Amino acid sequence: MLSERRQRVLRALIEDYIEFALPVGSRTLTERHRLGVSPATVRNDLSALEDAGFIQQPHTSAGRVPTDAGYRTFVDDLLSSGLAEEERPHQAMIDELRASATELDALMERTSAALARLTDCLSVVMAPSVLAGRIRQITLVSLSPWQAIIIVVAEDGQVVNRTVTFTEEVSADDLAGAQNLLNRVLVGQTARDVRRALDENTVEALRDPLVQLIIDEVIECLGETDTGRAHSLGVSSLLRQPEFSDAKALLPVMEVLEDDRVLLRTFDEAVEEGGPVMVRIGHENPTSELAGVSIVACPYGRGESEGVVAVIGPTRMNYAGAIRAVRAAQCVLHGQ
Amino acid sequence: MLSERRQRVLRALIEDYIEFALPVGSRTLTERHRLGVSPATVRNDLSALEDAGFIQQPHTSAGRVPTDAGYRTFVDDLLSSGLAEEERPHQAMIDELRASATELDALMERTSAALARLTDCLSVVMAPSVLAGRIRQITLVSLSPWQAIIIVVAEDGQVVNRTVTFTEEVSADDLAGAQNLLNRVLVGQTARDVRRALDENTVEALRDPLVQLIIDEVIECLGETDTGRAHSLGVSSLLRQPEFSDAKALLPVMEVLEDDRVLLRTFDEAVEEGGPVMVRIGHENPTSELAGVSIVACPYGRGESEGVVAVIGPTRMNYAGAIRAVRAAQCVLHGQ
DNA sequence: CGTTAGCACTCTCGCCGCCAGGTTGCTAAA
DNA sequence: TTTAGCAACCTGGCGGCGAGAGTGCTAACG
Repeated sequence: MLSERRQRVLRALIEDYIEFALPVGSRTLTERHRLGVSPATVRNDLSALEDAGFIQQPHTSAGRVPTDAGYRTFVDDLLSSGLAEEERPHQAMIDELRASATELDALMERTSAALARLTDCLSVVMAPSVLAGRIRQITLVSLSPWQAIIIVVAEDGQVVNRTVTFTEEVSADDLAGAQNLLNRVLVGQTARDVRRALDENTVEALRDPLVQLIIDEVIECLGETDTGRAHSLGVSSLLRQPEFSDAKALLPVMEVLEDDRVLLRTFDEAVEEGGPVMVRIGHENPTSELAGVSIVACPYGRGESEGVVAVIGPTRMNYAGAIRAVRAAQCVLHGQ
Repeated sequence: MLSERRQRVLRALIEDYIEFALPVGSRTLTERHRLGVSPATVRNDLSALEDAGFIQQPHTSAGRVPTDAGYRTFVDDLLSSGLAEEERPHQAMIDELRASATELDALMERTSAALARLTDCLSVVMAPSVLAGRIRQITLVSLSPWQAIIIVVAEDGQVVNRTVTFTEEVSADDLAGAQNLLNRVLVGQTARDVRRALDENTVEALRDPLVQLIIDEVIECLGETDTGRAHSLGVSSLLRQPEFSDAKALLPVMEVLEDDRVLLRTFDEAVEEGGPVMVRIGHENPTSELAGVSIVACPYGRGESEGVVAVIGPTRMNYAGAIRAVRAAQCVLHGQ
């Protein structure tokens, strides 16, 4: 429905706006791109593109600026064109990050830092859900007769721990017994499995109160890490973007970010959607606080559970670069 | 050297400026505080305070604003007066946070959030150094014949872990043997002890290459968590402060914060100074990037090692409130 | 019919001058 | 030492003005 030239004009306008962060006019467009037509013709095209809702003027007699819808077609083109099959970008960085990895948390943090630097956006890396993963081993460490640490190692190598307080003294032998029992029963199960087994109350061994207490903690602890383990870096990158030169623009974004819940929901969608990358542009985001930013998110799998790596920036972000960078980060985190 | 009234004037000015964030003039001062003298007298006092370097005018014919030196005397007064012995503030919050604690990381995060909310500043909570703490237990979990997870539980209950890759296959038996050996030799030691023992090469058992490899990782892993485990929250609180309404003001602060190293040094000083609270005001900070902010930091001990809890805000921050809040956070984290 | 050139129109932005408000420093008096 | 009065000073907001940039319209051209 859009003539080939008009698509080219739209694309050129968006590229220029992404680069210079200023409204783009017909003359600039003909000067910077080989469109082969005069500014007057471009003016007609711009007018049509505005009618179609892809661009708008901040005010009469200013250049045009892309709308969310404009970015959307731009990004769709990007995704459906060669970009998806492109050879792996940033390979050197990927290798370096992977080599530096000795622990998931550290790797997540470094990847997040690299991503922020690469894209000039804020980056978020969330750990894979431990809830979905299988349990490899459980260790109980006594702190005192009334307290112990539960350490759960998941199949994919994640380690989570939690301190539990008993209502009565528990001897070292009892603790060792509980540990053996727990390992016998829980290893190879997911937290969901365990929850179900508990509810059905079928497993004889699980009736022991001490064991039940510990299992409760194990489950809660696995669940907690679902929401708890995220690394985010790059607020300073965001501050450098002209759209956030005013604190009022950044405030709602930071509030959402520090709250977590909204972001989690968005990321869950990213996982469920299942595509290689999810791009949410401005008002496509679930809350109005995020109406001014775009999110490029990408699930990465570690075994059966999935984490998410994402960047958040102004809607004027460099989508091509962001998508490439996020996919590189996915590579880093995907293999173990 | 400063007359009693002039001290009162200085104090009143600072309190007003902290509250309203606007330069304070002689008239406002006499209206809002019972100074018992006329604006003209206060003008003389203000002039003297300016000569002494405690206050300054943003420009002729504006009110006065405190200098870093002004805040310094204000804070010194605060610390030397009753505030130090005051009954514990925020007791309810302390209890609630403590009760919600099941894991150090979660407790740190929640405490940080509470602190940010309470003070309208950015808050940072750093985990105690694991390097200084004694090792309680070491667990090795095999991931594959070439990989294992090392889990170290410190005396104070902190758990850190790390994945190690072997150059050749390691059987389950070998791993179990190494684990026994490590526990026999390392439990009760600090990472520093272990390092020394390794260097002196005195302990026969430590000559085994597999064990050495693992010990190296253990030490590195303990060291890494020294710099790695910090929680910070409250950028949004900072954004609400008028001094950070412009992104340019916040940018250097965020850069330092995301870099870590500068902050670490400052915090080390807080620990070494040994007082109950360290207050760094504006230019007292070690780097120029932090010249516009104040830091209220406070070490908290968990066993032998020490962590730091701090808030960072504009020099115009509510010092009394910040100090109270930080000490409350100290209470939360101090007990286990 | 699509494209182009010319032109009048509109709007923002920066600059300037102006006025009002608030604060100071000085001087003289209590 | 404190106070009252007064002139001087500076910022901040408001309105007007001109420059610059971009548009939309109209008419001509292939």
